[in-house]
Amino acid sequence: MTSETEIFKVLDFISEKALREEILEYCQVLTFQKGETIVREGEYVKVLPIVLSGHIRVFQAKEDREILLYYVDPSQTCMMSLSACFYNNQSPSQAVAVSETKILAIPTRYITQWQKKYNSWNNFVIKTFRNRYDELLETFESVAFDHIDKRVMEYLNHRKEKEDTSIIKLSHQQLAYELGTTRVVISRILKQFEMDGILKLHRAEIELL
Amino acid sequence: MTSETEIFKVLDFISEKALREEILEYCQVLTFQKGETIVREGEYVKVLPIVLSGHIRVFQAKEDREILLYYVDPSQTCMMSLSACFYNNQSPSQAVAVSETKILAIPTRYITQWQKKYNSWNNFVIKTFRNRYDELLETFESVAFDHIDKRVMEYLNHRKEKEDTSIIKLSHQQLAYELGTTRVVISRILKQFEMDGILKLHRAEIELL
DNA sequence: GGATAACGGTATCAAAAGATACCATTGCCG
DNA sequence: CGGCAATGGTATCTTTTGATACCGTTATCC
Repeated sequence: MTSETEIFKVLDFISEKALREEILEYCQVLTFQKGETIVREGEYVKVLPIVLSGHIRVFQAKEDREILLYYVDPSQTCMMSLSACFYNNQSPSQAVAVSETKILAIPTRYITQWQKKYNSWNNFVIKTFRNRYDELLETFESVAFDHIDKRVMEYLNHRKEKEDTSIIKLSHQQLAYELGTTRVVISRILKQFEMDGILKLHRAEIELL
Repeated sequence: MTSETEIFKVLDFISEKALREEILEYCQVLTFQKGETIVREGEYVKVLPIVLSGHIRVFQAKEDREILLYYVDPSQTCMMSLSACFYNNQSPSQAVAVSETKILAIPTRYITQWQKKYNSWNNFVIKTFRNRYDELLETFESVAFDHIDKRVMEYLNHRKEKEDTSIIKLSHQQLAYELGTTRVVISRILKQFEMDGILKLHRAEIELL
């Protein structure tokens, strides 16, 4: 999985040969186990991680609550890191590996260098900023204006689309963490949905009808 | 205010002579009156507005509620527009002139062109993305985790710092719009703060003690 | 097989926020 | 000067969400 060809099979947007060579020369492939923390809140960011395989969950935490910001999937990078590394800043949020995850670790000094030298890299940076911003804005909107029941439905439908399955493997507690609320609230709402015939509850599993 | 020298007095970060010339050749200065809408939600974005004088308020609205995203002050630009114009997208939020506002309107086709040609322009674009993202994240955090009373205090202190005065000119309704809640809720909280001796209420004016 | 942890159903109570309504005051405009 | 809009004080009621507590079930691990 970490051979040259495999790396650029995932990072197929990197077209320049010279950039590929620089990547092989200066970057490292790191592996994180499921549940391992990749970036801590307040930590200084020294490398930009691009996901090669697996998934990273980026979230904000406060006391015993947490709320999902987004997932980083293969060929994507973490907005926090990108933002933080431009000015050698601290990360405002946490990142944890959802499953075993391999990342390409790019030392921050190359980010801006490559932006000037390589078109595809500049596009990648801009696209990341853009997409993550839009995503955050969408989440913001739903947190600011919507009730939790609607947010639960939206979250489940989003998962359904993304994973192309009606059965979402997820405990009530996990769902509470995703949306920034508590388990009891989620159980209550899901039960109501089940009574309305919208879904069926199984152990650590939600079946959309 | 719209003479060449005045423009680049505000946009002093633009160092390249060639870029200054391109700006003068291809861009227009537009004036908006107080309260005038600059960008509507869902509208396609064709120019990137950089504020020369005055202030723009960018917010999201839903039914009779609205919530502040950020202000655009002189020498800054609107994140929405920047994001939207990269892919010829619709604006996800609205922008209104707070006071008489002059902007430099840059046709979107130059944004990426200049990014490659001019260092200072690329920095401007990146810095805008970065700062707006961090700002949004901060607002998101407070909406997700904090109660309204705390958000009211934070908003007022922020204004106090920014404007360097203890007297904030603001009606309860306006404050409700900034924070995405209703007038009655704000009046209730402010009254409580006044009873606690934290501030003093005047008509359309809040005095921090 | 028994301890233990994860999962989740549910009841009760409290707090936060929103909805509505009504009225008094102030400022402005014709 | 009279009307009208903006401002804001306040009371009442409801809804939403959160906090706590308790218990039964299921899975997992020695």
